[in-house]
Amino acid sequence: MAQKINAPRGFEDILPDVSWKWQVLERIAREVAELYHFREIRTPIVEYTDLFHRGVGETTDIVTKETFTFTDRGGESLTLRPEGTAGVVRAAIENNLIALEGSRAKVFYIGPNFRYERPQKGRLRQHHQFGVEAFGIAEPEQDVECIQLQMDFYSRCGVKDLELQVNSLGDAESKRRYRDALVAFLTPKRDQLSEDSQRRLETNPLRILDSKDPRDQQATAGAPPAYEHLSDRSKAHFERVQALLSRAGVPFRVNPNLVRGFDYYTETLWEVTAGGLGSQNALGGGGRYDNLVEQLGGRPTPGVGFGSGLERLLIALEAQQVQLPRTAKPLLYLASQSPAAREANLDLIRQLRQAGYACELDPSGRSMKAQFKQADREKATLCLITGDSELAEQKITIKNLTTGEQTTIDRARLLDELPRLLAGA
RNA sequence: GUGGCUGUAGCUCAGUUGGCAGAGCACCAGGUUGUGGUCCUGGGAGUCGCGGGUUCGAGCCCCGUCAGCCACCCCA
Repeated sequence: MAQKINAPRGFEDILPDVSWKWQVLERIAREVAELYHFREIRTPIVEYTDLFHRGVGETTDIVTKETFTFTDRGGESLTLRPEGTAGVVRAAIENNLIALEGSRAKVFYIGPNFRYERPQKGRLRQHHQFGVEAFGIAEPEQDVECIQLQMDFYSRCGVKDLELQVNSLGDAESKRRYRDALVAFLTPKRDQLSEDSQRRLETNPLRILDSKDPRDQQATAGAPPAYEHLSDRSKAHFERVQALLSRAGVPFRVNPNLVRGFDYYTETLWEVTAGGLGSQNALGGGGRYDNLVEQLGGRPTPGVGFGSGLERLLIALEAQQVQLPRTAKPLLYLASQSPAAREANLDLIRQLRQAGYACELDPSGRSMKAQFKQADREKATLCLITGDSELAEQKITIKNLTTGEQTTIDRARLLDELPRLLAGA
């Protein structure tokens, strides 16, 4: 045999035994999105590299060291999208979804993202997200609608042990003030910080807050909280978000150390964690990004949205032993005793499929026993048996594989009888 | 990018002091020349991740390398 080739590191096949779960999650996602009146958008998985530099941020780790970037044959630098928002914003601007003052657009997407990282539990180089983006409304009601949609999605999937954490960094001005205050607080303690955080003090000081290193946690204890630096407007916004969540009965916890990895976030931030996920326990997160559209060349338009990892959701569901609702058409298995019977079944299976029944037969001439074993393994509902005696009399025997009961009827009557036979199965 | 652990049949794994490559499950066939999910019998299946070294002899020891997993980092 020739040398075998594996999938690239961190890239996974979704095999038939689990792809049905993906279909269920995607169906639930689409249903929930429709209930909240978000419509689907599909954007390319490749964008010009500059989009992510300007959108996600020059200082973020995701952009500086985790992108799949390559030069195409025309010399253009392209990047596989590491997240969903930047591409959606680009598409919304380019296609004039938010061109007019007061424009509102609510979209959702389901698709893959790519980040060049070391794989571990809940972290792949290609992962899939369900996400939504709402443009045009700056009010806290829009933040909360997104959060509710996200929580609704999880509860319809059956995940338990959820925690919603929220925080606010305020508008650009508040965020800058807070950043400066934090740097001022931490600089004298620089030596007590981890090596990573000493670097972050220059590049991205806010991230020191959610470091897992005990040295950093000690050093940041007593640091000035973000809300002390919020403008009156930002403070009012965040308070209103909390009030709306409480009124909607959505449990949440304010985590003043919650920071997220993209530069574009302003005002509200949130993250949802679930049990059973291991170290990478964030199921999804989001926030408001009121300056992003303008930064990417659009008319100034507020926006808010979230992204939610589907692999992580599946891990959590698995760990929590949640059964997803499996919906599949009942399978009819056509067993043939002889080559002549198989010929007749080739005609029959065509008619059955045309009539909308899911059917299978084995053309390889194996024994009836082997065919029944197959039918059982494929979880067929009925086995339609054509032996030489049935063939001679133009009949067919139907065996219910659950009860074991079987009856013989005229072949011509099969299509009429099937609904009744399946209803009893 | 850093660290720890693990690589043996399709899957889960055993393999003693270095001495013939194994089990269970799965698969195929037969028992039952027309009937599955139980049972019995038999069968196919392996470059022991890869490369080198030590040795009469390596799955086992040594060096290197690749891959997977988990954690750091980062985040979904």
